[in-house]
Amino acid sequence: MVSLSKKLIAPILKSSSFISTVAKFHDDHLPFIPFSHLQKIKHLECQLVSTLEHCRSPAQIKQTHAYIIRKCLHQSSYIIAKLIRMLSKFNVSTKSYAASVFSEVRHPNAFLYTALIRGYLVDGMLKESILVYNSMRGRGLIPLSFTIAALLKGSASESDANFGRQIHGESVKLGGFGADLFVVNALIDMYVKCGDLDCGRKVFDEMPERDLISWTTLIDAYAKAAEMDCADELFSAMPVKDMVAWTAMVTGFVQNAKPREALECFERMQSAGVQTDEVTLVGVINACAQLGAVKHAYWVRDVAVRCGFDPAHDAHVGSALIDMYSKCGCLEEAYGVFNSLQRKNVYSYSSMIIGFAMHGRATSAIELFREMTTTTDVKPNSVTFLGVLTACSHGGMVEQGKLFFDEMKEKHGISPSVDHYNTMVDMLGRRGRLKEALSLIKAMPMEANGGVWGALLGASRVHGDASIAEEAAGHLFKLEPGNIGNYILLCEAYAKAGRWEDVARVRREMRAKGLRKKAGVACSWVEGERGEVQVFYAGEWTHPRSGEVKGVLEEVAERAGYEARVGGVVVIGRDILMEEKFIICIKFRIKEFVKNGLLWLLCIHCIIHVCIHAHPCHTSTKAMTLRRWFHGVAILVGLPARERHVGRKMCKIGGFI
DNA sequence: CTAGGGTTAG
Repeated sequence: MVSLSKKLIAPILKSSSFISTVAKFHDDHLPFIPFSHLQKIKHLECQLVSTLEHCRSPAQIKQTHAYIIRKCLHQSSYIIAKLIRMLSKFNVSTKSYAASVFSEVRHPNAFLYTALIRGYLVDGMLKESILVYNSMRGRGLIPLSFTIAALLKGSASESDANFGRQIHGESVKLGGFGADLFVVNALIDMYVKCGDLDCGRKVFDEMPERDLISWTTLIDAYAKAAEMDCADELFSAMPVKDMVAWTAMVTGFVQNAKPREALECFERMQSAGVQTDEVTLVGVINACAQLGAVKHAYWVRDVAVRCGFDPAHDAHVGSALIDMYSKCGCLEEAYGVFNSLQRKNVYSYSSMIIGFAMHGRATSAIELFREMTTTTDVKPNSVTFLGVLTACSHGGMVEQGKLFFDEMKEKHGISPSVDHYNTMVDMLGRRGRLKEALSLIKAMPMEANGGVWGALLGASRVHGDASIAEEAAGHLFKLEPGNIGNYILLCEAYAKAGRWEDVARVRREMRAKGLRKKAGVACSWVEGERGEVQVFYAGEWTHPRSGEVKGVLEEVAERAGYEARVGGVVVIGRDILMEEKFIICIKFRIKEFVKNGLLWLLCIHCIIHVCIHAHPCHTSTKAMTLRRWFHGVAILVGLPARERHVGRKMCKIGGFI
């Protein structure tokens, strides 16, 4: 039962004429009402508003609504506005409930109109809210600053610049809103969310006075538009900087893939004596994930503890940590954080599943997914399935993957995105099921993108199917005319099929288009002596000791008994047997390499080349095995911890890994 | 009654 304070209301209700007075109060022609009754009505209104405020479910609101009608207060704008606000707070459809309650009120005031407008905006129904606004203006009611701000927010979330501009005009015409910070800040927000940064800036520049929100809205907008210089300039000019503003800068750097700047900014923030909260922390953790260095991972964990955040109690921080540890190669640590989480949500599960998939642990990924769907209430989303499908793809589990793909659609009602199709094509392609992959692409409900065709082209190259490679490349040349990788892959597919004239023809086309091969599509990295990260690009030999590494690789390759040089670069075998031989050769000479400090350099180069050239069925697991093997050896030979971990970045060549 | 910063993929 709704707890109305009976003690307070009972005496009012004893008056027999009270209900009829209340009814008259809201009537068109106001009769004379004794002042004492007027006071009582106001009192009852306050009581009901407070009751509504304490409702904890739509059912309780409905109950209170019944009571409101019984007391003849359903004409009170004050009460009905509160009722509508509560309904939208509990996500009750505005159209089905609030609208009909509203229509009963004969003289809605501006507050009630605003409540209905906001209700529609919460439901994402901008058109309906415009109609309500028009009817409000038709009645000659002047909008409140809340009304204007709400409508601007609605235009912002729908990216409807046209309507937003009209509201801007309306606010100017009505006058008096120019100094209202809520309205002007909403204006800035509306313009930047509609993609018109210049207009947002203009509003900001013309403001008579600005507050923290004006500044931060614009800074964040610049950061999201990849204009970090503008964001930085504005931030420096900011007279007082609070935690949110600092955090906007930190996450801005992260979103623009500038992890070093992000960490540097965070350090400045700390020396400025500004508090850190979980949002800041998530940004810092992501910066560390981008650096992929264990050293930073441990540092950020200490920062979190020092700031008083237990990752076990915050799903945001916990999920970011799981992701970071996975990317830094510390799967055990990631799993530790995952297990410690008190409340796991879809992000926690997805991050962990993706972590397993990333490390080639397909079975663990699938088991975790099953645990999630059978023993918890957490609902998987499209990213969760992307993780599961990636795991199947890397593990060569095609049939299993197809089942998951169907389960996603049928059991969970998630329609596959182009990325899901990308993973499916990758999965089939790795196993050489190219025709199946091609017919899947043709059956796609949306246009295939470069990723999808790229996966097919890479698979055709490996499996030597020149005609499917031709078809995929044809699409890619249109979609990514400047991407030389596609030409190279097609050439290799022709070469494998012995079609040398076609190889020559494509080479001529490449030259005619002025396309030149760029180094460094794939890379690997290792943490150096002081925790700094060294990056090694495929086909690039810029490390001071690269000459030595090259010598060793060539020598080992020769011993492994196959042609080691292609265009001056050592190529590790294109089939699995060759790789095995190569790795065995290196294993035999491991002590020697450790002695002269070449071990990790060698490993990096092995991994890069395995990633690029190995058989795609095994690419990911092979690289992973190699990395794990390296880690094991490194411990055995007593390499310092920071030199044990080798990370990897996406390798676009062939679309694999 | 209204406003600014955040979590997962390759």
